[in-house]
Parts: sequence; structure tokens; C-alpha cells
Amino acid sequence: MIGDAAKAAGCSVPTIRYYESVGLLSEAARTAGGHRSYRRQDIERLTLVRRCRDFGMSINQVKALIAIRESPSSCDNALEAVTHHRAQLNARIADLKALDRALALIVARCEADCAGGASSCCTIYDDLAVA
Amino acid sequence: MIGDAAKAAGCSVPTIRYYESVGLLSEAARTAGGHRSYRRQDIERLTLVRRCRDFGMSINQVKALIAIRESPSSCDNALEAVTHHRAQLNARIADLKALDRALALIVARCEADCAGGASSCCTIYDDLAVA
DNA sequence: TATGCGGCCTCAAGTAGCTTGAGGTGCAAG
DNA sequence: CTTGCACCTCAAGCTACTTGAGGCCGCATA
Repeated sequence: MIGDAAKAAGCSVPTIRYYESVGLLSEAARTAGGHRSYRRQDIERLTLVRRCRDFGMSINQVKALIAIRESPSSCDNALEAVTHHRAQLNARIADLKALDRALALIVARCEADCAGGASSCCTIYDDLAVA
Repeated sequence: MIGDAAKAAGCSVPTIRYYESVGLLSEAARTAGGHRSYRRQDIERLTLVRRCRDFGMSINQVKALIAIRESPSSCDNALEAVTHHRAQLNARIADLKALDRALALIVARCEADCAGGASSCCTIYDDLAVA
């Protein structure tokens, strides 16, 4: 039953149907009544997908990673995919840190200069609008 | 002309029309021929919006921030909005760092144990699938 | 005056990764 | 037999835009 699979993998039921619809999971077997049924290996695959998504990989990145496993290629390819993803992650972290530093400066200037004055002349708006 | 405004604010022309459509910008004045025209203050507003978006605020957050300026409220409200956004940013950064640390361990184990073996039995897939 | 060309116009649909809703069926318990 | 939950499909909504189709505006050039 799809509900059990969702619980096991830690995602919602519609999410599983969505993954199936975009080809991340193969079409599930059906019971006589048309309900999807999942075996242990199906749930493992679903869990793998979920975890990769939790790690911030895109649907296509997950597809690629799974394709590597299912092809007769070297483990180095999987390693490279994950390493590449880590590089993206770190670039993103650096970007966000830079944003935060810039916002910290803006906040500090407001605290120093505005001193709770009217919002219509707050330094925040000037500082934000400067490219 | 909308093209000039886009250049000035560093965004695309359709983006400006989009901002207008969702109410982030007021409806632009039109020339006789129906083309949008922008005054200096319109461009300043657009630039403010663009910068807030660059800082990772959502459309609604930007709307709220602008609403604060245009209401007779205290600068503290603007300060709080930005501070709250910083808190979100920092939470996101912490999350991404945790992901990266987890991926680093997975990569390390593959490098130590797989040694370039077949991808079909790479430790990466096992490690990723563990909740 | 015609014509070419770039920039503008509107409206619709596509993008990612789901979630939410409508309307209807399967199945086990009481 | 009926209640009620979980399941089914299909369609639309969400964010923040981008892309495409089909068609004017306005300036310059021949």
C-alpha cells in the first residue's frame, strides 16, 4: 500500500505518485482493485530518492545518479556526481553567507542612525536600494 | 521605456511586467502609443524590489517591507522584518552545512572502501539510503 | 512614401517539485 | 449493509519567473 511506503520513506502519498509520474520510480505493481503495492526493493529505491532530494539534489540529478548505478560503470562516476553536488552546495552556502554579511551591515546602520525613527526615512530602504 | 528601466535595475523586461502584474510596482504610466514609461522614482522603487529579491526575500516579504515604509510606523518594524529574514537565511545556511558534512562522510567512505569498483555496489547508494 | 528593424504590447504556456481539491472506488470492520 | 478510511485519477494551484506566438510603435533609411 502506498501509505505504508510513504511512512517508510518519510514522504507524502502524492509525492510517491508524482515520482512515479516523472519516471523516478518504475510503475508500481497493482492489486486486483487497482491499488499500488510495493515490495522491499521498491521501498529502498523510494528511500534513496527521498534522501537524495533531502540532500538538495534535483530530480534530474537523482535520475542521473540512479542511472550510474544501473549502468556497468565505475563507482568513480557516482563519486563524481556527489562531489559535484557538494561543490554546488558550497557555492550556495558562500552566496548566502555573503548576503547575510551585507544584511548585517544594513541592520547595524539602521540601529546606529535611525534609533527607532519613522519607517518612512529608515536607512534600510536606502541601503537596500544601492546596487 | 521599459528596456531602460530593466537595464538600470539589472533585471529582464518581462520581470518588470511580472512585478507590475503581481502588485509589487504600481501600474506604469503609458506613452501615447501604449508603451510603459518610468520616472526616476519608479526606477528607484524597482531597484529596491530587485535588491530585496537578490537578498533572497520572497515577493510577499518585499511587499511587506514596502508596506512598512509607506505606513506611519516605526523604523523598528523594518528592522525586525530584515532581522527575521536574516534568521531564516542563517537557518538555511546551517541546514546546507549539515548536508555538506553528511555528504563529506559518504564521499570519504566511498573513497576508502570502494576504490573505484563497480558502481553497482558503491557504498554511496547504501549510505544515501540510510535514514 | 514605403519598408525594414528593434523594441514594445498582450496573452498563454512552460519551468521545478510538489500540494490541494474534486469526484469516485476498494476494502475491512461493525 | 453501511460506515469510514485509504486508495484511485485528473486538474489546478503554488513561486518567480521565462519563453513563445502574434502583432503594434516609432525611428531611420532608400
